[in-house]
Amino acid sequence: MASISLTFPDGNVRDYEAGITPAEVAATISNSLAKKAISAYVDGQHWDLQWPITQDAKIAINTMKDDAPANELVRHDLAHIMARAVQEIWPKTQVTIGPVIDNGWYYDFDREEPFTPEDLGLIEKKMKEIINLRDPVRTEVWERERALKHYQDAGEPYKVELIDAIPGDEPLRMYWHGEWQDLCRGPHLQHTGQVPADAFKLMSVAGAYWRGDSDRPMLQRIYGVAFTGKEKLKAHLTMLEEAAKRDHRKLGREMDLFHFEEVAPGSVFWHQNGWRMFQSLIGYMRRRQEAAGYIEVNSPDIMDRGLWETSGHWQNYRENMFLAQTQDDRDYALKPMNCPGHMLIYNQGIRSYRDLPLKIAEFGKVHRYEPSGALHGLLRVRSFTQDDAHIYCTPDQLTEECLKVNDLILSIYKDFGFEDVHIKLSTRPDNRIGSDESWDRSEEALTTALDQAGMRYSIFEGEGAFYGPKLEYVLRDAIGRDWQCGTLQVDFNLPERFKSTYVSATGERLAPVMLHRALFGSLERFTGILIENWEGKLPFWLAPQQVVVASIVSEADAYCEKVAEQLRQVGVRAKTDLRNEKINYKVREHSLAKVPVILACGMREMEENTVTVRRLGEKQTRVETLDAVKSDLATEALPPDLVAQSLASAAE
RNA sequence: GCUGCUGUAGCUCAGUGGUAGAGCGCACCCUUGGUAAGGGUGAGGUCGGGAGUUCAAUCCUCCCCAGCAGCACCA
Repeated sequence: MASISLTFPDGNVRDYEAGITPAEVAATISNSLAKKAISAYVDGQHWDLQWPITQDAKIAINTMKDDAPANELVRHDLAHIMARAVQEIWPKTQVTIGPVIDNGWYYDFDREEPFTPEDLGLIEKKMKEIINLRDPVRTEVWERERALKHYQDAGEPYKVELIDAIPGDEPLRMYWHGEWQDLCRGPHLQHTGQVPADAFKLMSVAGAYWRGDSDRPMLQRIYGVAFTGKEKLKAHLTMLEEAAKRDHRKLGREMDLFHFEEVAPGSVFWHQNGWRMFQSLIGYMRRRQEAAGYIEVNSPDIMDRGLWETSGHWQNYRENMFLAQTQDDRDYALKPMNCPGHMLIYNQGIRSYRDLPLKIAEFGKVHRYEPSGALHGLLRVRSFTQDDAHIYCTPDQLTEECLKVNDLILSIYKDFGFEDVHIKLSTRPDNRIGSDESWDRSEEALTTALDQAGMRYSIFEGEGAFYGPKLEYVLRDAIGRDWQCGTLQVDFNLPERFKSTYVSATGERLAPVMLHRALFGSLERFTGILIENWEGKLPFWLAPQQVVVASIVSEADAYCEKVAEQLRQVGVRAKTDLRNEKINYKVREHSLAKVPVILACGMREMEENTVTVRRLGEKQTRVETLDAVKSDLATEALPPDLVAQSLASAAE
């Protein structure tokens, strides 16, 4: 019998017979380890305790204390246990797939009757019964024909299709949880009783297309969350509650920022408060872009069909466009993108290589007929404002311009506290315009720029726009959620379609290269992200209502007016609250509305020319002179770019 | 768009085959109170829209619209 050497994490090497399983290895180390073992890493691969090891390898035995493998096993076993429970309760249900996901798992079923919330309770109960049975888990490798026949006989066509999709040289592995069998690559625990019965919860049921394809049948997906212990489950559920509190749709109402109406699904009614925030963002971006050499323009919202035919949108994007009918027998469309308008501006007059790079920016409001199911508050709307710009440059300038955009994006995100940014590169889709050669050049320009900037990125094959590849900037918020915001796209197609040219140094007419870029992406979405990121507690410069001066007694009303007026004169958005209400009531109301600073004034403050300052989220108050508060708040009201500027001028 | 669920006062939500209720908010009155809800009185609803069943529909059925969760799509 051949022997193999296994290297343990502490560097120890032991020899074993080839074919030994991790369970047996653990037993040679100690009884307690053998009992506690749940799986192993063999050369870094997650390995079932029952799988034989046939060659020299590094091995590490996992226990429930090793979070990553333990979570994976618990969640994966629960997926099987749930599928078994469902088939025990409703035997005609067909099973499909059930992978582990962040914090839990899901399993997709095909069943005539929809699952109800009450059904989830039934399933959970049955799952706990199965866990208590401590049914053994065992595994076998099957021949493809046997597996196919098994599932054909069992009336499980989805499994048959899955097997057909597995490459022919891969072994097919079966797992049993008790008598219940599933095709699965493993690994799994040793018996169902190893799954903590009190650390999982079925969360929801929703539709999901078979294999993610909207042309295939809609299955029913049940989601569950699971952890290795009750406390961790509780912590997760608490976190979900916290996340729900940040919902920008709820905060938008509470802070009186915006609302939606049935008459305009997916379009925002901005209220005074929300619009101030929106305008603050535009003001900030406008200054940053001017400093970076952009010019700002404005192009029409409704343009003739012919323009969209030239740009290719009519052919490639029409199902997403709002069309406008008029009495003059012309077809118009609301712009879904700003680029064609900018092409027309570029094409005015004759451009010289001396004009390039030309950076045309617009806060353009675009309309896109998004699928109804996609709409989601401010995060996914049908009309939105892009901080859009198009950079026209020579091929030689392309990489440098990409780098500049990259720098600008990162610097801007940093001003909002977003430093954890990752990049997705999406390459040519099936439905596209332009030659393969121009796609090659576009994709290469982006990767070169990213490499030069030393950025990490992941590639998404086939997910680019129809006119060019794109970079998407995804930022991570305060509670770890990812949001896609900025985008940078290379486009060799539009300049060609619009016959745009510039005169080179040698007098030739050449086609410029074009970059599309948006940094916030959509002002609406970015606003929503900021609300959620800060849970509505916006930084002072962005807060729509920065200060409320609240009277404690009505004799101080005039003083409150004076305080508010003086603050307004130094650029602070301050208003008074002189209502006949107690100070407690006013404090509560403005705190709920997330006003960052409440200045309370009674007789004492009036006589001493002071204010009592209460900052949002703080319990204690401070008495300060009016002059001090005025200068502090005036400074705090400066947007981050102007702070940097005033620091720089102070240093001179 | 697809699957499921939901739609009752400005908001959050009860409720019923015989045309509706609470709390908050709002208006008015009393109260001038020192940092997260002082008290009283009152106004406010074609029960998302349309059709059907019924003596009678907010409630049952069907269609439409909108919202929510997920999928698909996407800034």
